[in-house]
Amino acid sequence: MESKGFISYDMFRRTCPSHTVLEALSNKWLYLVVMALGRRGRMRFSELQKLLEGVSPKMLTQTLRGLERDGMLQREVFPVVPPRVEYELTPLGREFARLLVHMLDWSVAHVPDILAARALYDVAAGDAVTPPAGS
Amino acid sequence: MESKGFISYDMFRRTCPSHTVLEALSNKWLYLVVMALGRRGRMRFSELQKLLEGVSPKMLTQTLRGLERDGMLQREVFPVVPPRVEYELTPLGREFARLLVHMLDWSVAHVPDILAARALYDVAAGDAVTPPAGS
DNA sequence: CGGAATCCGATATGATACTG
DNA sequence: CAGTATCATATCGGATTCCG
Repeated sequence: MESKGFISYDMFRRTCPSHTVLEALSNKWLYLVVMALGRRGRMRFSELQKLLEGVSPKMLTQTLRGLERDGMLQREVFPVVPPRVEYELTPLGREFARLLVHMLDWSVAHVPDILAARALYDVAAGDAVTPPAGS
Repeated sequence: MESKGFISYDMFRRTCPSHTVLEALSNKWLYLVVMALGRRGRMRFSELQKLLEGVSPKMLTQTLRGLERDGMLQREVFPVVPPRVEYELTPLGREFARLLVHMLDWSVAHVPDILAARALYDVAAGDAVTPPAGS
């Protein structure tokens, strides 16, 4: 058998834990929450909700819970009224955030390229289907 | 007004192109295709299908088309019979792949941490709901 | 072989209303 | 304030079938 402590993961296999994790981490809201907390450090539920335009409370809660479950963020409840709950990345979450920042910074930087490519692709596809002249 | 050529994107806004791009790039199959092509360089449809355990032809096609549309990969058709089609990352795609590799390598490396965090979280949640003793 | 087209169920997601 | 509960829908995604 394999010597202990050395596990080989294969993300290409459906049942491999690495695949599952990868699946969990490929999520728009997850990205945005991590980016938000990575920048501002610590935020309340309502602050996140305001920043992430279009999140429903449901999705926000779900995303936050998932990140908490995966050890990426910590949830702190203050026993006051009205309620006050704050979220903050854990060291693990901060590591992830650092990598994510690179990827998303690159993505944002290349938005023009991508939009241009799309435009090109779309007109080409349109041409292929468009009748030669006025039908 | 802003000086020309300097566009400010805000990925937190639903309608911002950067948000759309981010949305498109947060996809499991997309990750796997990019990783696969990033490693092996050039692959046929059937090779990808074999490597990515569980992809339906539909999802694979959809993913490949999306990447092609975004200028991340190039599709090459050989006019032979039986058909032969090969996919390869473009320079843009290769850049993206490099960033993605970092993120996924990190993710895979931390799978144990994440699984451990999950286990902890789940037992804690279970405790909170479990009745004190035999009902 | 490399898809396209179709069908269909599971599930993800969003809007809304409500509560401690 | 910070969620939870509910409902409606959309989209995802898989299986299947067929074609150049």
